[in-house]
Amino acid sequence: MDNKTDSKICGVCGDKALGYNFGAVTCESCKAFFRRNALSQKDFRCPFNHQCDITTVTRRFCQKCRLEKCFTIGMRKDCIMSEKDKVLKRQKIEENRAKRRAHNGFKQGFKKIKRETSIDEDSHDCDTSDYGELYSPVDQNTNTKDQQNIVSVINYNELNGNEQVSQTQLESVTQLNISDILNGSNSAVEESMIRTMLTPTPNGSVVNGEESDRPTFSNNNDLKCNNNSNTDYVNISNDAKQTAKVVLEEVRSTPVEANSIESILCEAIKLEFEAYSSIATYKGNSRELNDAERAKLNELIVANKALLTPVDDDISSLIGDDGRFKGKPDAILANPALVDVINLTAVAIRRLIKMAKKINAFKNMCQEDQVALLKGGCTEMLMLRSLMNYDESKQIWSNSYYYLLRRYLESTFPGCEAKSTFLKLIQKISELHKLNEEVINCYLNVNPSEVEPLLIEIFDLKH
Amino acid sequence: MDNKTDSKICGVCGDKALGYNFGAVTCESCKAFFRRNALSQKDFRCPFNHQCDITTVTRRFCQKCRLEKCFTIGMRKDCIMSEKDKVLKRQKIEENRAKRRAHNGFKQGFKKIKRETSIDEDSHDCDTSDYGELYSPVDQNTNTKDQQNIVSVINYNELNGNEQVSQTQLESVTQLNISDILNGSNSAVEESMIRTMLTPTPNGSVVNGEESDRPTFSNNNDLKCNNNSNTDYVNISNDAKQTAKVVLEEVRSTPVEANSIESILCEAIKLEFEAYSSIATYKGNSRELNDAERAKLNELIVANKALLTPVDDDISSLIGDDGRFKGKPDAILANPALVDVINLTAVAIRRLIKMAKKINAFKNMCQEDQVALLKGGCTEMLMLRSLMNYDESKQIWSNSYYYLLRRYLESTFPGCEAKSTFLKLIQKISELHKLNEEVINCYLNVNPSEVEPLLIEIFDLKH
DNA sequence: AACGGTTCACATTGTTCA
DNA sequence: TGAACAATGTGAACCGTT
Ligand SMILES: [Zn+2]
Ligand SMILES: [Zn+2]
Ligand SMILES: [Zn+2]
Ligand SMILES: [Zn+2]
Repeated sequence: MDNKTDSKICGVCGDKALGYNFGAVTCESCKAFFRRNALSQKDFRCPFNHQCDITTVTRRFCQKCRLEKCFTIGMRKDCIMSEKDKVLKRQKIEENRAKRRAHNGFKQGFKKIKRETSIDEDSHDCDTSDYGELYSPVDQNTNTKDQQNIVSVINYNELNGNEQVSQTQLESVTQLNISDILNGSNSAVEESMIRTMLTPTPNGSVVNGEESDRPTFSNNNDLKCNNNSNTDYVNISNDAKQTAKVVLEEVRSTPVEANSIESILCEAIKLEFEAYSSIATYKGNSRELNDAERAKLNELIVANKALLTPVDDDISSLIGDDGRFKGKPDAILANPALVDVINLTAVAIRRLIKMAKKINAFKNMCQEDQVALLKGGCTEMLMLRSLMNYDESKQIWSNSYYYLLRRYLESTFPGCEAKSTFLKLIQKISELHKLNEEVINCYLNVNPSEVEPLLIEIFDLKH
Repeated sequence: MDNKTDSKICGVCGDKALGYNFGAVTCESCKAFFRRNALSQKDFRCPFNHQCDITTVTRRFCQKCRLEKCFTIGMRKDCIMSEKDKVLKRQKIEENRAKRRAHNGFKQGFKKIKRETSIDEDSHDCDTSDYGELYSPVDQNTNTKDQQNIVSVINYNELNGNEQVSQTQLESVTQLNISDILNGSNSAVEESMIRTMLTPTPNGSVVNGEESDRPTFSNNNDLKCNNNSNTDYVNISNDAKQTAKVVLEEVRSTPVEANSIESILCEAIKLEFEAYSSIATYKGNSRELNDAERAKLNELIVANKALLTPVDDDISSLIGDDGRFKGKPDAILANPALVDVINLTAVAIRRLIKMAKKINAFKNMCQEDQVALLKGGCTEMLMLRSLMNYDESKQIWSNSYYYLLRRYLESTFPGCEAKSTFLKLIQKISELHKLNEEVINCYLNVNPSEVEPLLIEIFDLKH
């Protein structure tokens, strides 16, 4: 406020200052101190006689006098953002990030969307409110047609008006093989069925109208752990704030490094991510989903709905009225059960392909790659889906080797590593339980007379 | 040192005291303060005028005056243990822990071992130096025959002289089925083969001679992360100490709680553990393995060696010279490949049973339970073992959905949880890769003419 | 450039445990 | 008596908006 002589010295403690903070010239530490304490209700107590001389050394001793001096030299608590303001600011940052990404990442000709900027709130009366207009998130000099809002591009209105189509498609498609499903044609059997099926259908968009029954990802903070922001918006008890703080702190202490499988995996992910240009500007700071990420997730969710449609029709097309599979002369089937079961998966795979076609990233691949991806991934996806319905209840491995394993890991790895390694192994074990059932099912479909007696007893095969 | 009046008040700050510390009556905090700072060379500087009044409040402000007062009231820095003393003390604690565990844990008649106590060093001259001898880890009043050193009990000399036996056993056993393996008899086919096999063999002990090629668990600290204790023994540079501190800090910040799968799993483990009486004295603080745990692990390692023996003989017994399976009229095998493969596992299961019989916990079960356990667990164990040889290299899931998944989790779960959840899911996915191969193998053994054309193309079945 | 918030590493303290 | 721990506050460095 005054002249330039003391503009370099903190009015509170005398440390070197950089400029005005909350209405007065202060150092960085006093700035932080004021932000942290000016709004809090804690009544500090002076350990001396309320006349503490605040210096760079003594400023830590008496918060009471330090805060008092802050106010004295003109710092104003109304320059501190309210909880609400902070949330808004965070949102804004998110949006801008997304815009910037859209600008850098996606070069193809998406629809141009008008930017709806200016969510200005101007709620606080500090005089720092207008540096601006100079720095728009996307370079102002470039033509506005370069500014694409990817959220809008892949929003629900865009993904519209096709569910009916694909629903009815489904009815007529159940008899087709992969090729047919992928290209929308009805050719019966061909050289490469998959390829034919992969040819795009006239309109390749998606659902609207059922959004409510599945989580979708809008631009809010609800996805974050609900211990801050929206919840304790304005002024909750200090206790609540305190515990919120604690939880946050807890959250913050994510262990970062480990020369374990973890880190290797993470490294792999990072590399993968680097190749993913469209999200490449993510700086790793915010935990919230940005818009590009949300958009992708929404796409997946919508595509996934294809898997939720009733399966009856698909199956009835494969099985005759007598409950046997159509067109199979029973006589020549030495091992009918296994073959039938295997063939059943054809139905599921058809549905998977339909789902895949709703994913943009999939549609944009060349057919070569699409086929390869389907071949490589469909079994795994089917298994994943079957796992989704599993309700684990029994506990076979009744001994305490679980515990022993954990102790061993604890003694070998430091800290977090042990815990996560342990959990990973536990996961593996439960995975095996699952796998076990499937293998036994497989065995059940084999003629017992041909199986080793040992195996018959182990698996209770004679019945 | 004076009378009893001020024996309850800290001579430094006036806080309540518990007793003498380093030669004077002090509170806990001043005791810690003195321990931390009396030996360090940092020259504190009084921010005031060297006449600070030290109270419970002000003691934090001036370390210089606080430390000075410590010395003034008679605290002596030579009462602080040297680095070397500390290391010795730690070792002693370890030993004592082990002894106590041996005392409580194993009630059976192990060999009685003479206690080799008295590693006393008596290096410092404070008069508090010999509470010692009084607090022997095991109650001194109990007879010494109760004091068992489990380490010695299950050490390598004990685990001796039987590998030859089981090795030669193996040769003659390859032709037997489970029952035979488990009971040592040679009866060919019986009602319950498993049961017969489960009858104990004459001598059920274990290996010696190959210890070097597998990790064993001896009573040392090497298993701990090597960033403290032994390393910085006496007086290393403060820098080194600092970084060591940092690493420790890092390690320390293991997140403890989470209402996630993690915690649920942990809870389950804890319950299981509670039922495990022999390790029940573990208090959960030290990361090192105690002796009981080491013993169990050693047992597992030894048992596992049964799985490392050459497999040739086992297999040759099943397959004829022509490479076909023995005793199978090819004509009636409509689906020979699958059956053969399944039968192959019989060999592996035999080996598993041999392994299981080397585990005490298994031997001590009733046959009923042994059979049940084998039935329930053998498939999973086989799969686990097959996974051990897997060398993951290809990367099918080439898109960046890994990354997207991680971001989603980060936005949904707080902190560590996200990371571990993510890793668990990644694990699942790689698990699926594995599973995938197996299923495809299974498909390959089915007559292609009976399989849906769609599946044939997906899995490249025609070849 | 100015100035808000955010993050994080860090130092220190005092308490509890063994 | 030391080890381990949890809690706290601090301040530097940074990010992003205006
Ligand atoms: Zn200042
Ligand atoms: Zn004061
Ligand atoms: Zn004191
Ligand atoms: Zn002083």
